[in-house]
Amino acid sequence: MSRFGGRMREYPALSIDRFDHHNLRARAFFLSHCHKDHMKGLRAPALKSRLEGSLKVKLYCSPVTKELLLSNWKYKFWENHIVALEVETPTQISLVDETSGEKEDVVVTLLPAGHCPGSVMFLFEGENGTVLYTGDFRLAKGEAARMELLHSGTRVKDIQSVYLDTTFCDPKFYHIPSREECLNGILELARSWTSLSRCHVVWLNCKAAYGYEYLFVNLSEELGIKVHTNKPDMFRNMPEILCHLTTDRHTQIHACRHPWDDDCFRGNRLPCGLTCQNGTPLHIISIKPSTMWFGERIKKTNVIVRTGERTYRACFSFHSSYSEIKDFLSYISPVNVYPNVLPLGGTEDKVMEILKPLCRSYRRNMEPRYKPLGTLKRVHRRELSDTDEDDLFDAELTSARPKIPKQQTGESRPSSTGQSENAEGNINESTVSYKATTTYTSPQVDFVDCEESNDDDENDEEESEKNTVQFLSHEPDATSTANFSGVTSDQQDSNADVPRWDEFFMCNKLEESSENEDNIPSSADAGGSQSLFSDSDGVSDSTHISSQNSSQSTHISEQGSQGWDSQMDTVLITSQERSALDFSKGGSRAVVPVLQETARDSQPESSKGKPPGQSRPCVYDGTCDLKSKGCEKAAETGTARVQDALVELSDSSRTPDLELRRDSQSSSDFEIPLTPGAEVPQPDKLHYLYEKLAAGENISLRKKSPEDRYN
DNA sequence: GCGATCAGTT
DNA sequence: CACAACTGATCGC
Repeated sequence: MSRFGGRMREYPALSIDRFDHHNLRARAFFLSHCHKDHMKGLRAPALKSRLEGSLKVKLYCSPVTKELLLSNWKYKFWENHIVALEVETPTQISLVDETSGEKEDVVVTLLPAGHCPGSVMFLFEGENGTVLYTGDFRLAKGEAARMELLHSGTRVKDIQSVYLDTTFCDPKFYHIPSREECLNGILELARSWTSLSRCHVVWLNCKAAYGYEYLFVNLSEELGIKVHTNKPDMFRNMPEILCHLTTDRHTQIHACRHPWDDDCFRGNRLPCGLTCQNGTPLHIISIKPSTMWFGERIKKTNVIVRTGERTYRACFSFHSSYSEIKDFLSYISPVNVYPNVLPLGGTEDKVMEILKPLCRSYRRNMEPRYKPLGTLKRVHRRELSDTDEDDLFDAELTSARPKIPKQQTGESRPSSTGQSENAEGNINESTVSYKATTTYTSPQVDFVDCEESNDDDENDEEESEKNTVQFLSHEPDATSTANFSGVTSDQQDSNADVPRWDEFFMCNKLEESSENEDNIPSSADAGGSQSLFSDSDGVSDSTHISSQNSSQSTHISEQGSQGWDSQMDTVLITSQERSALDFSKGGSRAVVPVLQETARDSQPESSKGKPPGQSRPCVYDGTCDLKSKGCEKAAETGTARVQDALVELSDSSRTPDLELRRDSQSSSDFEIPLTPGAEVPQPDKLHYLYEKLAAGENISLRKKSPEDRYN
């Protein structure tokens, strides 16, 4: 839920999505979408009188939002005060103070937000800089790169501040299956059920909110069955939606609601009251769209979970996942970011810890600390202290970590995580991790029909006990470690000519392949595979050995996204996981952005506007401090301990006749074109830059930009 | 009587 | 699976 106060620092004369208190004095109002938590005060008498006393003040929103708003009689009084702005059409607005006559111009551009019908983000450009208010959004990785109006020529606009939807800005929401995956899952379930007979009907148990319409439309289009809804009148002027809805109850897909609809369903009655078709009783299943998320370890997931005899949950999210948020923000790379939402159980500080490294102000501030290589090394050395038997932090941590097999404590504990993060979380994580301790000897996934293992939430067990899959636990042993000892990556060859930060400085030749999916969004989708370090598929099924040792896995787990094991010598780690390493340690966190920044800045200016995959060669290697630790450890033992493998979760056993497993791994619903002018930095250039970095020279090419005055 | 707010529910 | 809305109790105007 939004807790944005309504005003942005740069343009306090505007109010967005809040219409009470001080917002009443705004010179212009903006509504990003028609959800109640963004409409506070919008029909209050105070605002009503404000409108009546003014000729100038308007509410700006998208045409669809205007339509939806005015379809509700309670908001009819807005009719003459709303201005619908076309999306992706920059519009100049004059902000006049009606008492002083003072005037300020601002150009606003509405960008599609993918949250619900009519939802937009607002991009404001004016004399206080360019700022972006995202409202609520669900954008797949790489979508920011596709938005022309976020760019100026080939480069991303210089954005001062982003006011960001941080609903799922917590690593535990690392991955949420894409819209397409979710839609396809629901589609196939609905198709298989409705095709059994005319009496087999599906009830979509949706909340009373806009946002499910594309689901209705797609089901109707694909299955040729209109969706029954109680009141489609708000769509009366949207034929493309309306034509897929019906008020005729005799249809096989229902999204109707009733105050006691769950009771109706239990009594084999639809919320609209229908119980039979031509005298034959209905066979009703319910599909409840719910947000499902997955930690960074699990790539493929089932988007449908059977929760009872006739009930299913289907993955559905209105908001971007953690990795999508990070992709979005790191692409925009604003000077400042302000979270609009506190994730449940989260704090502002925690969210900012995640977001700040993706902002320029933070990256720049951190820069000097890490210039000399010596500093880097010292940092590593310090962090390695936890591999010593008597780790300074062990004492603090042991009490909070009840059950860690002895062998792991030395290697797998990050030194700096536990001390600062809340102990409660650590208890949870380590407990769950231990419970789920699992070792694999092959990238081939073994699974049995059992309890879900996709996250750390205990609630999992209630609903998924019967249905979801768990990886088959093998005896934790040395076998798998042995299987992989001494094996080096076979995937480095493809990039053999390209100098790499880690190799350049210290590393052996382990682990070359993976992109940081997190920060190199959709580079594969872009069709170019031009990312400097990309391989053909960041998470191919191939097995290769990572130089990362289990210590990293541990703090991934602590970071909170994944319930299952991080404590063993051999653990699974996917490329997604590696990308999460960026933020997994307090002590190392600061290193990351610096490396990213320097790498980024070191490139020709002309490459700045490229999608992240092309423009940030070092993002993956932002983990190099961690990596070096892994390298050292590996060198020490001569054993690489972390297996890189793709994990696939699937569960077809409880959804007979359905093919619900999806091949699509991408969160993107679209192909992402390369930003014009994008190019890959040349190897020699990189080599040169690394040399300079090693010498402690500043290679930043970033110009002091005008917005620096805000720092 | 209306609206704001909170807690609980779905 | 936590999104967003509804319900009911309470309080204030």
